[in-house]
Amino acid sequence: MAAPSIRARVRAEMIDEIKAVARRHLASDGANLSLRAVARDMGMVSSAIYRYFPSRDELLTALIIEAYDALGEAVEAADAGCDRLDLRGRWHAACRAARGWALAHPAEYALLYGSPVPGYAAPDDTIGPAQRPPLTLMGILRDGFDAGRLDPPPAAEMAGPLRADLADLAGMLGGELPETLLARGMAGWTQLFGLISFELFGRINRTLPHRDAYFDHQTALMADLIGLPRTG
Amino acid sequence: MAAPSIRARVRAEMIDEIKAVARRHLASDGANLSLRAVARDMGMVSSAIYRYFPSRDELLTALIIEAYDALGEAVEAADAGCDRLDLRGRWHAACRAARGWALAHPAEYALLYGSPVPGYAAPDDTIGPAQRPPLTLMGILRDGFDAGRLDPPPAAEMAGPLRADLADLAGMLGGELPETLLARGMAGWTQLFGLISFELFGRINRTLPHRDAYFDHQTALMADLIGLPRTG
DNA sequence: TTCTTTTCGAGAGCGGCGCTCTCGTTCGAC
DNA sequence: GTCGAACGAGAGCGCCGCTCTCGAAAAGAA
Repeated sequence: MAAPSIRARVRAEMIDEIKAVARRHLASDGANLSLRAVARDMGMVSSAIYRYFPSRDELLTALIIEAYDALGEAVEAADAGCDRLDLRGRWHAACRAARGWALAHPAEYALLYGSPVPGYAAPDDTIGPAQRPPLTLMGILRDGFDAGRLDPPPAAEMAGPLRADLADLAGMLGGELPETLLARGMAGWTQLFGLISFELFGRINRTLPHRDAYFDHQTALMADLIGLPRTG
Repeated sequence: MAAPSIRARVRAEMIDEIKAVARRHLASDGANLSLRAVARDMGMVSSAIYRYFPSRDELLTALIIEAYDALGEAVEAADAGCDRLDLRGRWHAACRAARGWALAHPAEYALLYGSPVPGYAAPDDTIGPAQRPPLTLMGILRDGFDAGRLDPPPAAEMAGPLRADLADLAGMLGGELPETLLARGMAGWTQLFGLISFELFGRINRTLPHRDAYFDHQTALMADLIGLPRTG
């Protein structure tokens, strides 16, 4: 394992090149990726691809994982670039980063968050990377609560079983996060996904030309709902 | 035009049957509808389908329009079944109806709100039916504001161009609806879409078993954000 | 160095796809 | 009763994912 053999190295490069070409095809032709077209672009015959990926779905899975990681990294980097206590600034930065990545990589975003491909079941390798964006957002809430800058909403109205579910979810975040606060955060994440999807899938283009302002206003509404203080 | 000829009648029946079979295939096999499979199910050869639909996309468009109308009707009916002044009840009923229809017709929902098919551009026939669910939700806000039961949030922070966009949008609703209120309603609609999509596309199954309670809590949060009064 | 094993790409081929074209048939409109 | 339009069947085109086989080349063992 110390010295990766030449054969292993060239094989890894081959895999990377296949993924790169596939990503290009994804960006230009949309979601229905054609193995044969990728092979053609590489000057290979289609069956040769199967030396590197056992099926088209496996290739798609590899692209999905990399896309999740790219999105997650963009969101985490934006969040990390803010003052830890500027909760609202972190929220907006993370949301804008997610939208920016999605607008820059629409086909990959559609691959991640669009309708699932019929026969395709996302393997377990994807769930970790898939959770990076929401975990980043919820981390802002956790930090805010830990710092005493975020008041938890009253827990009165939340049903017991739901509270237990959310408590389990909060356990994954490390710190202490009240269930009612987590629920508001999830509302924000859910709405963020909806915002980006609506914009990307062409549902608000006609009616709302000022998309940046709309986006910021909408994410600010959710920041209000969560209770993120207006000044860092 | 008075008496539809027999030929026209049997042709219409044929079209309906093709759509019915296609819907069945959509429900069982997912989004990648196969014209040939539909033809097989009808005891026809594939080329015969082209007597009734010029292309697979046209068949999909017909299914999409019908699905939009079915969803819209479900939402409108749920809303209509409530006391006009029970704004919060109407909101919850409409949201639950949308979710119920989506859970009952997941493949059709994916067709409507999933990632757009690469080559496929939604024709103008679809935009009317597509607006029925959000128009129903915004109608609740308009009624509430008209009745004086909904206080508009302060308009101070909203940028001018965005306010103009939203004013145009509000014009489509007939009554008077402040832009800030409409923005909150749109946030609710956006989050509703995200909620349903996350649930349908399997993103919260593991972590949140009590889905009904979660859904109701999340829609209630948005009702709070909008300012819908808690008692009808 | 020689021999064996593994890896790799090419090629043919299978069934399925959307779609087109042609060719008889059938059936309604005149 | 005749004519023309509508119709379904069939063959075929180029595409797809995927499998199998075969020869070349490279890597490891003798």
